[in-house]
Amino acid sequence: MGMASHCEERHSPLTASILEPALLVLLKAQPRHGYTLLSDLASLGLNLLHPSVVYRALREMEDLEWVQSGWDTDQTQGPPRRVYRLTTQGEEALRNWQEELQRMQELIGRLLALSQS
Amino acid sequence: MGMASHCEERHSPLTASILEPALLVLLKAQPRHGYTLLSDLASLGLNLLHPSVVYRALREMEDLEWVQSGWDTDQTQGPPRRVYRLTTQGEEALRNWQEELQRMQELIGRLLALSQS
DNA sequence: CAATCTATTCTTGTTTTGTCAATAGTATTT
DNA sequence: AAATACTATTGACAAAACAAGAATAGATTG
Repeated sequence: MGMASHCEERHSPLTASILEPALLVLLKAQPRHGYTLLSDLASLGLNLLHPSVVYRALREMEDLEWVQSGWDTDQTQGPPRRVYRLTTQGEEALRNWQEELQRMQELIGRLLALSQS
Repeated sequence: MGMASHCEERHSPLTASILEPALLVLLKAQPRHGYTLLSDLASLGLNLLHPSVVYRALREMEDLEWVQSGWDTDQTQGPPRRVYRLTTQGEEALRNWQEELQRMQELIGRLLALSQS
């Protein structure tokens, strides 16, 4: 799994702003650990994030009780992995984020339309 | 011009991230001063921004030479107004932002699709 | 047992953000 | 004409977020 290259260019603030909902979406599909999320985010197009940014976001979301974590000591190819899964509150947070993302998509659409006229 | 209400609720970081391209788009259409931009942003849906956030963004964009400003002492209903207009470099910055916004729109689309399946 | 890969946390300095106060001119009211 | 309210912008500061790298540590491979 090629986890080599981070941060070659500065990512826009937009990319970072979308990290939280992206994590919620991925965790809704199934529980994962941070290292996996890192590459899942990359395949979504969020490939410029420093690992510590992702881990920090996960810890913050755990403080908010949007996710819960536990240790996975089995089937690991390294040290124990922290496995995150969505909580009920996290599902609600995701629904709020969905509305926010929809508003944002419409706004971006309006901006693009305006900027091309 | 009802400029009353700012910041009743916390705005998401997404909203703030989109401020810069929004200002460029508005200034591409015509030169404006900050106070007008404030209400133009509001009618675009960016209504939760504190005035000083907008003024600061404008000053930063002037440092980058994306916009130029001059004083408008005539036709004012108050103190002199600083009028901003887009520079050639600002137009190029806007083109870069357009691509960024398009990428972001696609990414949000993918997230929304994933989160609803 | 040294090197490498997987996996997460911690630390530190820098940037960005949010908020509030300050300034100041004009318009309106009394 | 003094007081008040509205228009318009700037400055300052604390709090939060971010970037990057170092530190930790288990597993695997040679």
